[in-house]
Amino acid sequence: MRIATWNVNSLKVRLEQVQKWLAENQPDILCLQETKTEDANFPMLEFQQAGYQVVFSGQKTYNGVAIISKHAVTDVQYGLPNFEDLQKRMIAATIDGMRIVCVYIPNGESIDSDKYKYKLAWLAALQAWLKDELQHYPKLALLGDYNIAPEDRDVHDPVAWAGKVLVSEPERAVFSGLQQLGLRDAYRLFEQPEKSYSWWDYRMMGFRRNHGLRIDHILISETVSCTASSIDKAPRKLERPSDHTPVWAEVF
DNA sequence: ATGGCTTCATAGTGAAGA
Repeated sequence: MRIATWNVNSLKVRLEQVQKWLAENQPDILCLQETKTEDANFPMLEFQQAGYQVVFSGQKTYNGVAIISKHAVTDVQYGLPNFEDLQKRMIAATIDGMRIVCVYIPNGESIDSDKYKYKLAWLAALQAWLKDELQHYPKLALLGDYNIAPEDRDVHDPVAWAGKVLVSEPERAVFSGLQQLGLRDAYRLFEQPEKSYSWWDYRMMGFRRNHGLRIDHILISETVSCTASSIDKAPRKLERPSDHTPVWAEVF
């Protein structure tokens, strides 16, 4: 089963790119973040006509997550049950015997901001909830925009980024904590090119200069097998791209 | 260098992203 994640930075703007990517790559499951679309306006038919089911949790302007699936979707969970949140950042469902958790983890702005505190609180709730969720669903995949670059090799300029949001020690500690729950970074299970990133700044020709970060991840539990994982840079080269590009993994 | 781009929003000295 091919599973994937993509922060599309507005589904309305990127719908055609997503449809094309689905047709060309045929994933079984695609998790989307930053749909920026209210549920009433979600383009459900467009995906259904392509043979996909969709579940989504969105809002106007910001955030918003969705799971697009070729297979039956059951037991949908909207938002973290242990964290009151007006921001639509999590949706989970069971698909083909696997618990699929789609997250848009808060950005955090800067380490001295209230948004950073919110990010760490959100992450603590996610970690606590996942520990419990893994008891109920040993076969689990956590896909999304984590807004965390777990290691220096995931950062184009680790010296410039040192200590900043997205790479700070408390954020990386949570990423390690998730790994201690038995979750493995699918991408790092395989030999990968150096300087591999999933996001590049729109400004200053970030993509062309490969000034990026690897902040979109697929973590899989111990009972999930994985045969391949990669970052597909092709959509980032398109006209009017998202600043993130899809990450996928082949699992069973 | 708090800029630089992009989106959604409103008509802001904009907000937020990463």
